[in-house]
Amino acid sequence: MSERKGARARVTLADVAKLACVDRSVVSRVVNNDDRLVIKKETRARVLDAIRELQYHPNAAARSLRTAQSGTFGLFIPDFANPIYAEIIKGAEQAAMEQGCLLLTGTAFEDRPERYVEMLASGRVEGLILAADRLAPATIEAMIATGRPVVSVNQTIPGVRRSIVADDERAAGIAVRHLVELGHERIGHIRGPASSDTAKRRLGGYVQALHAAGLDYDPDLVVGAGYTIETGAEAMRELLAATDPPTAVLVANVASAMGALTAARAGGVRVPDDMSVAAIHDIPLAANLWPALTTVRMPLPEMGRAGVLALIGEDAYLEGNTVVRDPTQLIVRESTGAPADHRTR
Amino acid sequence: MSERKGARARVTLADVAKLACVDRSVVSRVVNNDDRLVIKKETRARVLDAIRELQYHPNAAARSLRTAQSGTFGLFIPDFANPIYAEIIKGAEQAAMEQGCLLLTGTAFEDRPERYVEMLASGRVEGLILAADRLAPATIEAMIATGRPVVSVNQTIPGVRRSIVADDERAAGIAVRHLVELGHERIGHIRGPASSDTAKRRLGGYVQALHAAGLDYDPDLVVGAGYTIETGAEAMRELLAATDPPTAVLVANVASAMGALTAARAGGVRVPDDMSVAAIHDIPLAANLWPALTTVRMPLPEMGRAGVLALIGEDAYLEGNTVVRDPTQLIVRESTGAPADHRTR
DNA sequence: GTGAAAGCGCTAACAT
DNA sequence: ATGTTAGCGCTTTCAC
Repeated sequence: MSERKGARARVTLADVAKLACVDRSVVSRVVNNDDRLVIKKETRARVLDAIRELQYHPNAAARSLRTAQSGTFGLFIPDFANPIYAEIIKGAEQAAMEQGCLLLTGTAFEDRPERYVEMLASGRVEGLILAADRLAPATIEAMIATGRPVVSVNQTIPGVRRSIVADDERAAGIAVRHLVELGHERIGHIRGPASSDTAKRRLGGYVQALHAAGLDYDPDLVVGAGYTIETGAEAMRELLAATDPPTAVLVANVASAMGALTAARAGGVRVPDDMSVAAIHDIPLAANLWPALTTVRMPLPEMGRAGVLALIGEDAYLEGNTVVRDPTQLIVRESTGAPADHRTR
Repeated sequence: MSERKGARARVTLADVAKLACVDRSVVSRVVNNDDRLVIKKETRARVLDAIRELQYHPNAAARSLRTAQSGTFGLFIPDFANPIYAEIIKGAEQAAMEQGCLLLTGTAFEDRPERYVEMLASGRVEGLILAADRLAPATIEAMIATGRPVVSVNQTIPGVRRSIVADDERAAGIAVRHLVELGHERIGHIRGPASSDTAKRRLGGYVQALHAAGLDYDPDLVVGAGYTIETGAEAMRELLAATDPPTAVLVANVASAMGALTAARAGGVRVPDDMSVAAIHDIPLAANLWPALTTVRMPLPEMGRAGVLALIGEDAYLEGNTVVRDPTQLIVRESTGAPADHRTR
């Protein structure tokens, strides 16, 4: 089409070769630091000078076509507004950078799963990290048929062979133990969506920790089904409406904890005086809520990084489920305290 | 290298052509919906069947190489953890999707600006949307020399010809007017970084609105230099340490407003009773802080969308600075109220 | 030490 | 209504 003004005509290998008076293949080998290339120092210098002078940049498409590698991985997440993904992205970008690869991060194609297949099959990406929702078996089958690696992160996806998850069970247990140690005996749980195995594991850890502490598990104290501000608020309202509300609650993630805090406030419930609140995931936000949120720090960047390493075939992430265990660590802030009947007033 | 088990050998145009008993060029034209192609209904059906049967997906690299188009735009932001970017990304992704393009969102290459040039020059992306920091003139020159479009979003970058910004001046003015109407006469401003023209415009709007209200502009009431939780907290502490603190403050963005609220609380200052706080940018978070933050909603997704449209050459975004004006709208919540001396106590 | 040549998979102008 | 053809810019094996 129209030549943009100021646009130098595309510089190719051939141009560099001509200027440096060598063959294109030599330039290619210099550009790619081919070890097996034996070349006179001065010839190499001539080539490098030519590259600099012409501002040569190898054409990505041509290189991709030839090598059948795009040097790009895809990372798809449900929602950029959820701050936990910022952490996962950070770790994944870092790892990709170290590998000399590009990371293409985007919002999950909720109602266009065929686009994942297309990205793999067309060679646009060499592999996919999915932090997103469940996918239809047919889609997964098609992805696998491309022969390119796919890994899920922060959750398992039925049918996807490899996944990277955190130790959700232990995280929930740590939080519950903290509440128990403060003296709480009625501890509720605002849980994540029914479809999420991560939410299930957190629930499992909660139940187990209750038992370990010799406390009864009361299904009425487990409410909610989501990871958003709204679901958290709604769940807290439900909890407060109960005849005998818990004195402490473990919330499955920070977003819903925000909603829960807001709902508690709206209901005239003081945190932590009337009710303690702890949540899973530690992010900068948590320290700036009111009251500052007690959390369990999870290995979010580490999971992102592991996702990339799994794609490039690191031994540690070969098959099946990998649990990234560190850090899984309690961060005590102001939203948890002893129950009212334990305090001297 | 190693053939992955289960990896069907790559299916190419030629395979489809052979199965459908037509020439490759015909398949290509069918795939691309070439209007000028006249083809028998049954032939087309045969081709489409073959495509489906073989699960053919065009090779992106080959297509890119041939057409010199990658169908990809880049969007680079300073920090995924800053929730305003989630909104910008949303708008940009949406627009890219509508154009049938892919959006490659990533963290700005702070100390590797040459990678922007490389991405453009190598053809990996067809254009760049930069929501990031200032760049060295040499980098900008090199980017422009590639002949590919570059546009800055949410701020101007000296040397980058086109930019999409919000009406920051008006937004600041709206907030100040709100505070004035509540009865405030000493209104402070926690400003953004000195290097940001967006921060400068907000400051300008603040000063202008003070004048319009017949209030004196007191430079001592303008503090801070950043957009983060920490800078906001630090600025609020400075304000509170003054001999005569303001009764209201406009904070330049939500992140620093969070820090400011935390610092106010730590200093025993009640919001809004002792001090009103308003901030620029409305995001879901704002309603879940305590107190819920009064904000000015800004056209964040709209700016993202405009960035993409500018790249594909929409008339409306041809050259220079484009101001996206709507919405710029006051959202009153709980963090602002009448000053203490106006209330009946 | 350096060059020649084939071809990755696709598109589009041109032929038939 | 469909086929022929000439590359796009690069890598890599093999030859000298």
